Amino acid sequence: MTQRIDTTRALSVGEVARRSGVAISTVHFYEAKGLIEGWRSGGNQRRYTRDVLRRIAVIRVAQRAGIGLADIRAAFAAVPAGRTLTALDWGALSSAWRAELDARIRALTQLRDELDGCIGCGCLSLSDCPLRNPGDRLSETGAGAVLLEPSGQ
Amino acid sequence: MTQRIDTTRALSVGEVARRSGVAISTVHFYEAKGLIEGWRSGGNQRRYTRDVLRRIAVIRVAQRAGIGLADIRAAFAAVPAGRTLTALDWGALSSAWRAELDARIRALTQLRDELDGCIGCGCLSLSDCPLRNPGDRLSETGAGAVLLEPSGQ
DNA sequence: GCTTGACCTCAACAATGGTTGAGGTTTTAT
DNA sequence: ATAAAACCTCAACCATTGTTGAGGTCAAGC
Repeated sequence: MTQRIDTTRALSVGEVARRSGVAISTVHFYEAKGLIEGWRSGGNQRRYTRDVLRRIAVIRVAQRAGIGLADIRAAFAAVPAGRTLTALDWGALSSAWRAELDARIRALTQLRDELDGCIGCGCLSLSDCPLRNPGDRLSETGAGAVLLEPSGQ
Repeated sequence: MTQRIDTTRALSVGEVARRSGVAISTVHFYEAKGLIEGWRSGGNQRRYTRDVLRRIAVIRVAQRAGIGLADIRAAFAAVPAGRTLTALDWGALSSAWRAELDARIRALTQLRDELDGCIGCGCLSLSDCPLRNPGDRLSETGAGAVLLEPSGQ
């Protein structure tokens, strides 16, 4: 075995797939979408540096947070192409996405609370039910918010 | 005007669209998917009873909770076709979906907490980083969980 | 040198949730 | 009676995130 574990060696698409846990077709896809970059061997085969492993890891985490590939790509654009993502880069990316994630959680939590309030009510009135008025569309009616207080309960 | 406001009158597709706040094409689409039902006029135009307004309202709320149309359709299947959704029906549906919603919130919250723990760390180690191990895949490695305790910090 | 595994491209397909447009019909209002 | 508005069907298209397959090439072991 003259071949030591060489951390500077280029990775083939198959190695990237195996080590990042995604399918080869997904690596192709990410490259086509501009999410990762590499070069070609003499025989036109894909070659990557090890930093694509980290990028793919970041992509998958961002996806869990509900970030679309286009947005991930845009966020990556801030990192000089080809450079390895540093802890600092990761901090910036994850902070930005944390805000998105937080907003998503807040929206779902609000929906849950509204659902709790409306289970068993079932009015679903277009103008009065909070479930039908995600933002606050009451003001759009021009008549101002009308809160109906049930007399009992 | 011999036409009073008649709550028993059938609704045309355009009225349904206007009153439910979705596009006409969406009403067509929901009908094609079996989410709503109606009948046809002599001239082959769609006619609906008013209960489709409530159904569409329920569909939109469920979608906000991240429920797919196929699942919504399945849930509706429990309600005798053509019957108006009662408050009781709505209670059953919303309770079921609340659980889904809650699971979704829990998953995102966990991700957020992990993200907080990993911002600035950036290791993203496939075997050690919680962000890379959504469930608990450590056990799948066969070697048992290996927790690396940094000696300092 | 040959076989085999890994790789290449390009197009098509899949699921989800709809929208758009063409070409023709019905309903409604005057 | 007629014009306009609303409606019909069907196919194609949009975005998203990939997967699958056909037909051909590259690289490495024996």
